[in-house]
Amino acid sequence: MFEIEQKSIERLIQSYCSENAIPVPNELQWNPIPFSGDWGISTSFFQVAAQEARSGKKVNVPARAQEIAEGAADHIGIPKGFSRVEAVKGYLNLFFSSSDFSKRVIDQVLEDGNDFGRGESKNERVMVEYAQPNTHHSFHIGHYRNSILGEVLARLVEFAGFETIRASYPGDLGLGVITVLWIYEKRYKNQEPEEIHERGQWLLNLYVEATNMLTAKDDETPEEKEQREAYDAERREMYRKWDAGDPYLRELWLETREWSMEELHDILEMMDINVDVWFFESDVDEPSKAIVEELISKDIADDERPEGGPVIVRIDEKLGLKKEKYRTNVILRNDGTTLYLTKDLALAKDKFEKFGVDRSIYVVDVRQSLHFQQAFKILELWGFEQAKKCFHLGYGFVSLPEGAMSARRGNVVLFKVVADEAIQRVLSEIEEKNPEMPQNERRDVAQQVGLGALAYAMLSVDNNKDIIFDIDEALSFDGHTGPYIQNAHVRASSILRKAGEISGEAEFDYALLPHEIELIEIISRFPQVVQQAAKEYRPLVMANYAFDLATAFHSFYHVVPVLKAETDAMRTARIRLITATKQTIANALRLLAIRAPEVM
RNA sequence: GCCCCAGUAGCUCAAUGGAUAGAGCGAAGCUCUCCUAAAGCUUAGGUUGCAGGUUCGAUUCCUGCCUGGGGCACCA
Repeated sequence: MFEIEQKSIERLIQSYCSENAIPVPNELQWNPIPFSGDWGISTSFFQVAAQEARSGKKVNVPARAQEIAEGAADHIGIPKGFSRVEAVKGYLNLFFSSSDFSKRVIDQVLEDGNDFGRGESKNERVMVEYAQPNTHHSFHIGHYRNSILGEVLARLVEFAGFETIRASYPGDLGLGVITVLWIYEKRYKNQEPEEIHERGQWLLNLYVEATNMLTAKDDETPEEKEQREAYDAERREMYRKWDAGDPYLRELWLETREWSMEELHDILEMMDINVDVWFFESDVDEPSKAIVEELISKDIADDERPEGGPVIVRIDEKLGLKKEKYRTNVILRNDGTTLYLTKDLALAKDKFEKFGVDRSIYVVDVRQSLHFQQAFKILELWGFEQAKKCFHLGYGFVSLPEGAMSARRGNVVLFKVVADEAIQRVLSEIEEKNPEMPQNERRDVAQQVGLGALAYAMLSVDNNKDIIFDIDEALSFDGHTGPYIQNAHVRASSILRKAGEISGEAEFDYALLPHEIELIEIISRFPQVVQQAAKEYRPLVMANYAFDLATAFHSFYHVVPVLKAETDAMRTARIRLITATKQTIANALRLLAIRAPEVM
């Protein structure tokens, strides 16, 4: 928030350097002063000193850095808006005059409100692709990690200033889907439950049962083998008929697919996710064949069909690389059917051409990172400039304490089950801690807090790390958790309710306590945290910030009296500070797709 | 064989070239006649996997090794 001050000080430093024959730094790194209670900005002169050393002068770098820092400090004096300037260990520290800056920060937050921290428009369109489970299954906790990461990323880039399109690309075809269709048709037709989640879970059970029927057992008897092979033949036949467009099977497929979509829509609604564009895999399958010929004619792909082979892209060779890196990939099977890569290439082309996307982000688990590197390189060879700005946000997969989740074996933790459990646990917490809360509010608060805990458990771990999902850990409400942050918001709200009317003006011209300064300093950092999180595509940056902000507020809360402040002027200023804190927490939580309750 | 990711306190994780490596959980203790104790405050806990290198400065960058996970053309 203090770019103007930084720039003018930078110019002073540069003029000092050039006047004294010191290498002029073209860009200075400014950081907050890292000591709590001290509020200001700092920069260092090690690089300048090291540059002198390299140019032949005999200098001791740390000592020389300190010398320059001292000189610069003298040259700068005490700029307007600052209270103190010091040179320490090669660093130049400039301490804000807290009353001016505090007022400016708080006024800015309250003026901008929900838009506090929003970045300038970047005139660029981003598409984020996420929330894409396969159909004919139920939504498990791994899908949840994907969805929450994608949504938060979308909110971050949008708030940072990008025009943002949310896209989902559900897999609605393939052998897994046909397997469900096969057993449904054979054994369970019209026996599906009514309730959408029950029905989704029921479909998953069918899949598990079918997989059992179709998988060879170790001690298989000849009769069992015969039976299994007969089943498999039925399934293959069904796949063939489906592929040929058999009307009965197509109808059945659409109907069952819709059940999965209904469940997905309900979950996305719970998560407050609004997908703008749906790309079904089945919709891009046929059109994607067209791009194969184009890639052959552009000499990107090699057609080996005349020799009975597939159509391939030798990526390393086309790029002129000697060492193997991107390897070779098939884009059309020798039977003329497409692959995952083919469809992703066709889809990317559509994103660029039909949707005008400048940068495309894929939230897909990390096992597919080679696939995306290959896809991006092929798009580059194809001539799409946007390919350079494509990004695969890979994330580690979610497993259970007893091992990997496996839909085919049925050992998955379903999102709905965890969400229901979360709500129950919060309800009993409310019963214990806030028994005077009216019954009719409890359910809504419990959902906000329960889902907040779950979301934060996913977001507070860097996306490239695997998560071993432990329900008790994920639904913890103490410490480094979503409810901890929500609770800060609730406490702020509570004070504000009791404060009554809020005056429009406040001066921070009294001696601010370290806890107040710390809190204001963290609030002032929010806009740049938004930019950093968006630039690095890292929800974790915002998750950490929200926790730091809540921590600063909780500490403040215990030490600093607000409603009973010494003077009316201090009371007014602190109420205004709390209003700004509440707003910033709310904005940060909103970016994390976590609700900010008034009570809990 | 090649490539990618991880290795930091007992456990789960932060810290992407800067000042004193920080949180949470767990452990010991303290704080509700006081704005919501889902909180705050003490204390204890570290050779940042190992060995080199670059740098004024390395958890961070480079090289090699060890351990664990993942991936390598007709699955998605």
